[in-house]
Amino acid sequence: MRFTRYLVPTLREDPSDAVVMSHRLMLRAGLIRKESAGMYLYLPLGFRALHKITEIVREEMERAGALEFLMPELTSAELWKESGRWEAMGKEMIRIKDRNGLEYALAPTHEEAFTAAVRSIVSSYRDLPLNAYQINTKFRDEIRPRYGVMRSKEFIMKDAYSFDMDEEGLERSYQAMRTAYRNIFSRCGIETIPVEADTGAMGGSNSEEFMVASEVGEEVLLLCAACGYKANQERAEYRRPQAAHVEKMEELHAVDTPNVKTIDELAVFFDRGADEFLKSIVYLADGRPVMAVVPGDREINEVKLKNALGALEVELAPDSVVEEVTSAPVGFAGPIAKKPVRTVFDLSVRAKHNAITGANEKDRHYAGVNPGRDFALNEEADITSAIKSDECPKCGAALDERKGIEVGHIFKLGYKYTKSMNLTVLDENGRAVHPIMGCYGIGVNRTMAAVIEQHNDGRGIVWPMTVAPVQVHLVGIAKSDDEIAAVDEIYDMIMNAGIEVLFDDRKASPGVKFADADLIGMPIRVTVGKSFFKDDEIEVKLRRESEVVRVAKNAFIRHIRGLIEEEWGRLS
RNA sequence: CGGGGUGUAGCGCAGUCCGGUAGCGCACCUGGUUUGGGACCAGGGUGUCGUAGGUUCGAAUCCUAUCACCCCGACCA
Repeated sequence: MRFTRYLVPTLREDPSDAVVMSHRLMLRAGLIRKESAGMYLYLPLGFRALHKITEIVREEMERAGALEFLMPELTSAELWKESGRWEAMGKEMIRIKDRNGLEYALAPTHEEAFTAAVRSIVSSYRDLPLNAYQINTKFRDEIRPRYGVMRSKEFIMKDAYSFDMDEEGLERSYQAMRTAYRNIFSRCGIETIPVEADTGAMGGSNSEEFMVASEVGEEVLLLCAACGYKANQERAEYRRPQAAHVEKMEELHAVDTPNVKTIDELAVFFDRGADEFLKSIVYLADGRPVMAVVPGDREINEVKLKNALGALEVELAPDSVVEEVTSAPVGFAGPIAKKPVRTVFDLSVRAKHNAITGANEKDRHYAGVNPGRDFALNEEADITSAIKSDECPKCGAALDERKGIEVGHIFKLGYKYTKSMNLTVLDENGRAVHPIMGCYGIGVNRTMAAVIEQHNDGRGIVWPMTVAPVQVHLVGIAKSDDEIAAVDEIYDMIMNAGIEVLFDDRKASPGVKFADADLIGMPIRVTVGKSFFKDDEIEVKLRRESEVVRVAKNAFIRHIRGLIEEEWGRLS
């Protein structure tokens, strides 16, 4: 493709609204443009890169035995009502009505659609196991789209759903996907950190997220360098320190604390560390008030809390509920309750002595609070988030904390959809049984952004060979007609060799061309200029290296073929 | 949803306080000279100053409403 006939609108300056590197470079290299917040269009070069990624995904999915489908994007409300997610999905799902008032959702995911499809197509155990997948657009009404294609309202996802007769089958399907995912990401040239994860709104058991470490990552990962434990913060466990030995348990006594409410204020007021307070937060779990009690220096992990309570939904209670439960204004809640309310204590509360907590009375706190003596630890659970330097749950070493972007997620769904939507097949004995499901997603655009996050330098993108829009960037520096014809000939040679090439045939100065070549970042740059016209040598340079190799014309094609193969080999 | 900010040419921005003919750099178009790391000369403005209303002789500028976009936060008592 000739630059002058192609469309590569590179930008010299950073667009002002791009804050992360991948977003900036995608805009500047002319790969994408913003349509509006959270919606991006792909220009031809960007789309080629996206294609390269989807091709890798496709190959690995096929290799793992998955079958490619294409599902409708517009999904009827009926489908979602069957599984109960018409309500559960909430505002994240974009809903629309047709002219007759029929309701639809723009699919944010396709469990229901695939379950219904399989239900109507498959009826025998002989058809299982089945892993059905698609590469398709998903719609989510994100609270706040940001970081370009990293978090957008509309994005491309590879989603796969496996159906097996039993748990052993599911385990095989799951492991096949684990392998496929590792292959996919390594072929794309990105390093991922697989971590244990919560199964979220989808419901299920076993789960692994494929994270890419990044400053702008939206998830926090806890990693153990000693034993390799990896989990995201929603899920990460940690060991609680042993109870410190105390000389003497103080008497429980009330202290006037006029208008002192927050842990920070209390710490100043009492001149004690935040960890010496017990923070008591009132939540509504599926609409019922629940009190969660944790050390003052700890964050409540709502995912863990939800799981501990067996609730579908937990949210902070409004002030009115807090006042009713604690008989006091907000800021003075504590576990020494006047009114009975379900109370969950974090595992670390047990070890606290002579703590301070709200007295469930305006402007008063209790000091000398001792768990077990002053209140019963009826319900204990892990409901706080692990943080940096907490002890690893497996080996006790200090955990490290990193931010990450999720590019893939695999998990065992179980029977949630096959039961709620009544998908059955007949087994060997002619009995109807519910297959067990697994679900496997990859954010394709996000993967592309992750590739760029991991492969760039001060000048621009440094595409890995496997996902580069084209393999070779040919820069022609020709003046006379003869020279132009000579460069054209090289261009034809490359094309005829079946090598993907972008030929910068513009009448621009060399500096402009080199700068654009660096920005766009094709893996191999070929320069045909004075060294060719004088000495018959073509210059070949890898984008990721600075060394320029001069090659004779008759050895040239062989040379770049070798480079392509070599680069490809590094990534498989 | 809360807080902060920004909307002026394709991109980056000035002009707004203090109302008086729409600007700068890059990009772009025409002609010419150049050509190995973002050339130079000459000419050219491609604009609903986000939108709507108001004040005024006169509004990018003041007032009101509204929309969009960006950043931070989203309940830890």
